[in-house]
Amino acid sequence: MSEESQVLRQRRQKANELRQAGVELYPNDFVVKDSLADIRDRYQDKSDETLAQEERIFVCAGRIMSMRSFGRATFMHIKDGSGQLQVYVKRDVVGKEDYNLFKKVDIGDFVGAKGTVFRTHTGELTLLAQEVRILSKSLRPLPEKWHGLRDVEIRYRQRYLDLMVNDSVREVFVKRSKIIQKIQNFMREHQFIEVETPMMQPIPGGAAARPFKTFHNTLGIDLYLRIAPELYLKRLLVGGFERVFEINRNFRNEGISFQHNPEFTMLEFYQAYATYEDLIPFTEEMVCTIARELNDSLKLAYQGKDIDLSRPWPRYSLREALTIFGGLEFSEMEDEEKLRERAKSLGITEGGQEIGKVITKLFDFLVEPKLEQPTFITHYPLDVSPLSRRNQDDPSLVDRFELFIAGYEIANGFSELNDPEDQKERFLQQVEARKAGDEEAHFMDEDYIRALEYGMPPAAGEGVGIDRLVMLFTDLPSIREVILFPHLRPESDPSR
RNA sequence: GGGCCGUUAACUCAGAUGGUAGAGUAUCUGCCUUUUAAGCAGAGAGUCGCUGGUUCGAGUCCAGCACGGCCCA
Repeated sequence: MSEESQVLRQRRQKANELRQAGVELYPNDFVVKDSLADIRDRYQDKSDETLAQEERIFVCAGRIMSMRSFGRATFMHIKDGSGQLQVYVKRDVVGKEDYNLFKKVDIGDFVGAKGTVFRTHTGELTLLAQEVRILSKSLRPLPEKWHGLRDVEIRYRQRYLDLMVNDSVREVFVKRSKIIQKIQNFMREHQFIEVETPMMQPIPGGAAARPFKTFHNTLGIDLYLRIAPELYLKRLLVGGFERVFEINRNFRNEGISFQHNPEFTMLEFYQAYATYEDLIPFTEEMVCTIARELNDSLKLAYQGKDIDLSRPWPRYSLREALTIFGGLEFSEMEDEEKLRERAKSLGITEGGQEIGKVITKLFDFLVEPKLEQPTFITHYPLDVSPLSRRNQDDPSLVDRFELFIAGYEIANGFSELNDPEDQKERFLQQVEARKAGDEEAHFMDEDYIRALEYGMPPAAGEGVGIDRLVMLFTDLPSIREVILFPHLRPESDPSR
């Protein structure tokens, strides 16, 4: 073990001194009656005279964030879940003995305080403490009071510190919670029921991604953390639920970046007797509802760009988008070889890929970053959409759309493939692709085929990336800023 | 996977050209009963990310590694 820093030693010593003086450092019998925000809101605007006449005694608690100490009196700010309040501790009021013990209290300690309110000469509403008690002793110093905690590594690894001192971080996660709640409300208002399907799946499916693998000891089988809930949610359509949604984690065994965390949150929903074309205005309405309720506006700024969510949002087919935004010629679009050459010259494909994949990669590279304003892209190639319904007019395409805002994908929806024979063939193609080395290709899921053989109603379904939506509404550039505990490599010595 | 940048006290940061580490905050001591970046006086606090190399001498130069950030794939 490494030597403890001086500050830590001093704090432990103080804690011991308090214990020896008979002070319980971690009591649990203090009954809090008032939140700091309540006190502040109620008396903030009252006159000094009104405050002086107010005899009510408040009982509140919080963490000490700062202290200004004089010989026989101390001002401190304490912070609870609702906000901050200044507390004034005077020796003449609390008594000499208690004041001497109070002098051993540190910034970072939780304290409980009872007292009346008054306003200081400088005009700040303050609690005059008649009694102060330690509720939890802090043995480590808080980050610096001016600059706060900046080091992103510490912010992510010790998110509790980040939340303690950086109020804006706290607000992000409050906002995240509100967004999820609004989505749940929106879905329920549209007669969807919320369900939970397996996070551990014997056959991972529903997306093109590499899964995490684990093992169940009693069953003696391999299980995979789900890459998507899709196939289970559609089994529920087979079972007779007509509108289902799930907001939960997906796990994908891929790289970590400012846009990717191995576990991330998706909304996925399925609606019987709907098509992808029904989901497009539904998606508009959902995002606009969140925006209106959250910000009271359909305009927002993301990383310096103004984004306007006013409906309707433009729609382009993937091919149109490649010519309009991607700079490709129409003639080029009709010529597979030219497309392959283009992709190769950009260095974005290896040889031997299906043309659908090549087109999609060209799109990701040339078009996606340019789609700042909300835009729907439709008519995706069949070979990148093994679970989507074929387009009636062009069997090489599927009835699918993706939504892009601020240059990244927010949602992906399509009419569901419910023909079991077609689905089986598509799975077989995926199995071939897997054999050929595509680790992201689907597995064969016989039970899913069996379910479809019982008959699944025509339906449409969609996935919405919650983390990205939160990034958009909080104007944050990195997914790590909207996930409480993003994954990092383990640190060398967490006891430091 | 590649490139660039960063890692110095608990926190935020300085440390040209190599000469044995510094500020503010926090902490400790003293004074101070309406302060709020309280003040005044004093003090303590660092295996300079890790390992090796060059050198009489390395926080500084070189190599490798670790962790993080940004960019690219």
